[in-house]
Amino acid sequence: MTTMQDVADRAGVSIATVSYVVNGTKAVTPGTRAKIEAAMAELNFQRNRAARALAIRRTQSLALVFPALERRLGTTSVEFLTSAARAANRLDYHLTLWPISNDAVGLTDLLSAGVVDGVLLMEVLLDDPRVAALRQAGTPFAMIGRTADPSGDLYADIDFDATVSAALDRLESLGHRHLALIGEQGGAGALPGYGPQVRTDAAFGRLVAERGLRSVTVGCEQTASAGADITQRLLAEHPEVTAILVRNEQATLGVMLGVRQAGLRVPEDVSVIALGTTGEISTMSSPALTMMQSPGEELGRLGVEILVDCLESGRRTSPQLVPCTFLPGASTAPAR
Amino acid sequence: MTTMQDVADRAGVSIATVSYVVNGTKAVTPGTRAKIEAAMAELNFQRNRAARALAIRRTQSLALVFPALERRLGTTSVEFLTSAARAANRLDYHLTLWPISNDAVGLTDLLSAGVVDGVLLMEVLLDDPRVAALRQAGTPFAMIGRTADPSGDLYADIDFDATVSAALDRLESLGHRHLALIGEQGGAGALPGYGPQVRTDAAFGRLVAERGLRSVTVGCEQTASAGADITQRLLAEHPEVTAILVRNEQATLGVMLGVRQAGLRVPEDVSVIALGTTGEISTMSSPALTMMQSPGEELGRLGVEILVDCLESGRRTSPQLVPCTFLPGASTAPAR
DNA sequence: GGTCGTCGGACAACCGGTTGACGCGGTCGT
DNA sequence: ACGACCGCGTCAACCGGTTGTCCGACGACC
Repeated sequence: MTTMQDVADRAGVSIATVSYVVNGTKAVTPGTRAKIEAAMAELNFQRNRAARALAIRRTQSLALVFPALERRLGTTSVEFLTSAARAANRLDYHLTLWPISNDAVGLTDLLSAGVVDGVLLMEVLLDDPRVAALRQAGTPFAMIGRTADPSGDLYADIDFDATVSAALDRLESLGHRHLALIGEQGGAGALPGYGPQVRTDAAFGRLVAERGLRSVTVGCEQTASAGADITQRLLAEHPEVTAILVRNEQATLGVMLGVRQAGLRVPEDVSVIALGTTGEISTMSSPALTMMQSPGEELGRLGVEILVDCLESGRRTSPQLVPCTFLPGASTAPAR
Repeated sequence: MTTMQDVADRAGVSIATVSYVVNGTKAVTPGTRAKIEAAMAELNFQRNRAARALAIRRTQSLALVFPALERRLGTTSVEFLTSAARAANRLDYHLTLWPISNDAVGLTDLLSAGVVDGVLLMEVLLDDPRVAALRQAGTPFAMIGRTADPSGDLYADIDFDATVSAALDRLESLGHRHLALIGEQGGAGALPGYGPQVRTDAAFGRLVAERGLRSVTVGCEQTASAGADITQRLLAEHPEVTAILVRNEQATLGVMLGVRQAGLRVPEDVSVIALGTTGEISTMSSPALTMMQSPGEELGRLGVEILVDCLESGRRTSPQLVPCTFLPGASTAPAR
C-alpha cells in the first residue's frame, strides 16, 4: 500500500500539498501538480479510505437495509441491488448490505459506529417500525417504496396510479370492459400493509370507476396452483371477464394455466397482463406475458441519488414516482 | 458520537484501559472493568469502525463482486446474497457490493485503497479473468463456484456429481431408464465455459454410462418458448424418453408446457425434474416442480466463512462441495 | 527486611489523510 | 521605497483507536 507520504517524498513536496492535489481543495502550481500526478501514477497511489473517513468524519458508504428472512425477495430485487450498487459506485460511495430482522434492532447502532453515512430502506411497509426508528434517531435515509405518510421523507417508489392507468389504457383500447384484478393474500409472503398491494388496489378501484368499467378483485395465495384454482373459479363465476390483471409474481403463471383449465385460450379468449414483475417472468411463460415491468433498475438508482444528494448538499430532493414500463407480450389480444 | 475518551473520562481511567476492556486484549481488574462497562452502557458507546480500521490495518469488510450487466442474476442469487451478508455480520464483518464489468477493471484497486480485506467472487467462469487478476495481486479471495483448475484457491461450489447422482437415484427408483437432459445454449445469458453447465453435463454423461441408462442431451435457449419447442421435438424424436432433467431456469416451465403440447401428461407420461433452481420456481409451476434445489443459502454462508477464516487465522480451509437438496414436487412419478 | 516478579494501568507513538494557521517570496499600489 | 497583499507551500494538530513500553504497588521468597 502506498501512502501520501510516499508520493510526497517522490515528488519532493509535503504531504499536505499532495492532499490538496488529490482533492482539488486548494490552488497548486501546474509544475508541482504535474510532479505529484506523475508520482501518483508511478506509485499507483490510492488514498486510504479508512484514514480519509476518519479525518472527514464521513465514510462515503451507504447501508442497504433489507429484512433478512421474512419476505422472500423477488427477482426485481436483484436488478434493484445491482443498479443501486452501480449508482453508488459512480458517486464514489460504497453500498453495504445490511440484513436485519424485521424490527429495527441494530438499525440505530449503525450510524453511531460511523459505519455509514445514510441508509437505504427497501421493502418498506405502510407502517414501518424501521422508518420510525430512523426518523427518531435523525439518521439520513431514503426509502424504496414509502410509508402511509411519507411526507418530509426521501423516497422513490412506483407510480401505481400511472401504472394501472397505462395497463387500463391498453386493455380498453383492445376493447376490454370487464376486468379482474388478482392480488396477493395470506400465505407466508404476504405482508399486511404492503404498499404496492394496497396502492395498486386503490388505484385500480378508483380508475375502473372513473372509466366506467366493470371489475372484480380477488386475493390469491402466492403459488401457481392457488392462481390456477382461483382463476378457474373466477371465470366460472364471472364469465363476462375478458381480461385479468395479476399482481402476484408467484401465481401469475398459474393464472394462465387456470384460464386454459377453464377451457379458454390466452390471449384469444382471455387476456392476461402482469403488474410489477420482471421481464424474466415473461420469458418463463408461454405465450410470453404482457406486463407492466417493475422499474427496479431506476428505483435503485434514484434511491441512491436522492440519498447522496441529501448527504452532500443537504438538499432534499422531492420524492420520485416512476411508473412501470409496458413490456409487450403475447398474452393480450382484442376482447372476444 | 461518543468516543473512548468520553468513556475513559466517565470511568476515571485512561483511554488505553477502555480499549483493553473492549477488545479483551489485556487483563483488567474486575472493579475497573465494571466501571468501564457501566460508562459504556450509559453513553451507549460504539467503537468507531474507521478509526479501528486505520489502527489495525484491517477493515473487517468483504467485497462481494458480481458482474454488473452481463448475466442476469437469477433467483438463487438473492438467497445467496442474503445469507452471505448474514454470515458476514455474524462474524462482525461487513459485506460491500462490488459491481464490475466482466473484465477485472477496478478489481485490483480494491485492496490497495484499503476498502476491504478480501473478495468474494460469484458467477465464476471456468477460465475467469478476475481470478487471474486476484491471484496475481495476491488478494485474499474465495469463489462461489470454481475455475477449471481451482487447486490452491478457496471455494464453495455445488457438488454436481452428487446432485446428478441423487436425481438419477430418484428417477431410477421410479423405473426410468431413458432420460433426457436439457441444458443451456446460446442466448444472451449463456456464458461459454459456465461451470455449472459444463460440470452437470460431464456428471450426467459419466453417471448415465456407469448405470447403464440411455440418455439424450440437448441445449436450449433460455426462454419458455424455446423450452417448449425443444421438448416437443425431443419427445417426437425420442418417444422412449420418460424423464427429463432440466438445467435451465428460464426454460423449465416451457419444458412442462412442451410435454403437454406433445399430447403427454406431467408426471403420468413424462417426469420432469429441475436441477439447480430455487424453490420459488417450484411454487410458480403447476403441478409443482420436483427439483434439486440449489443450496444458495449454504454457499453464501460457506463462502464468507471460508474467506474470513483464511483472513483471520491464515488457515486455508479445504474447498467445500455442497449437493443440491431434493425438493419433492408433483412433476415426477413412476415410469409409464 | 530486602529483592525480585507479577500485575494493573497510564503514556505516547503510531495508523494515513485533512485542513486551518502561518511563512516566504514576489508584485502592486501609492 | 515601503508596506499591504496575494499565491503557493509547509507545519502541525487533529480524527478515534491500538499497542509496545514503562512504572508503581504489592506479594512472595530467601
